[in-house]
Amino acid sequence: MPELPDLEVFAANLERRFKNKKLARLDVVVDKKLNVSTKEVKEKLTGQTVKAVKREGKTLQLHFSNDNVLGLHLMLHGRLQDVTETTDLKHAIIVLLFEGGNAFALTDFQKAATPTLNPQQSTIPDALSDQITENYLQEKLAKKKTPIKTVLMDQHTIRGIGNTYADEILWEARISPMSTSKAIPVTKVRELHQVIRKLLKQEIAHIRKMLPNELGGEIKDFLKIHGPRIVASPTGKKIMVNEVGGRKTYYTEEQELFQ
DNA sequence: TAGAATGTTACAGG
DNA sequence: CCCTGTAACATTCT
Repeated sequence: MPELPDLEVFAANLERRFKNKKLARLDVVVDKKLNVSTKEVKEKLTGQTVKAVKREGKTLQLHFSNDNVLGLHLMLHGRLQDVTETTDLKHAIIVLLFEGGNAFALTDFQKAATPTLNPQQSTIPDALSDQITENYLQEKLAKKKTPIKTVLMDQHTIRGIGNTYADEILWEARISPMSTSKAIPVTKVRELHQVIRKLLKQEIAHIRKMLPNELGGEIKDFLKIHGPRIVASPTGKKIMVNEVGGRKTYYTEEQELFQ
């Protein structure tokens, strides 16, 4: 499943492809997670034109001309797929067919990917929003004794960071993922704050180059730490593996443990 | 080939 | 009531 940088690129690619295109047909294949009836989402969106596609946290949002919004959360295994007349579409959740023949689908073999009509706007800041100030981070972390990695991935604190980029960010900031959040000194939190924005933006730029028009694909070329095939950090230190919050966690001894 | 997989949530226990 | 940690979800890929 894509993380924040991938989703940012997919949103841009979706917008480039479908902006000003009219939704000719909407197929809801699995309605288990849909927040409204299939009938309602079809009525609200069919015939409408895409005005914009945005990323919000780990979701994508398609904004339509009548001000309805279709949110898509890919969860753990969801994918966006191109659909043509010959596509053998497996595990489709929802399929959007546009005038002129272009179409794409949200698929998920686990059926966990979630389409939402007019998702409620969140008050929790996105990882790339200006609301994530150093102050915000300092205040949030001071209240948490859970491991820093858990807090970075907590969508109730910061929206958008997942398992992969939590590891990447923490290595870049040289903070151990097992560090007690409230024990991290002010100067280190400042560094963490800067790294979050810088690393995510840099990743978006990398992935944009690799996937200029795609709706899927997993680019791991730029990961420095996270992944079983990486044996050493860029500075040559051995990658260690642990579990934090039930998720595989990669790190090195270069990262200071605060507790 | 058995286990892991880039997420979330329900649930149990403190 | 709040907080935390764990398991489950269903299938594919390695």
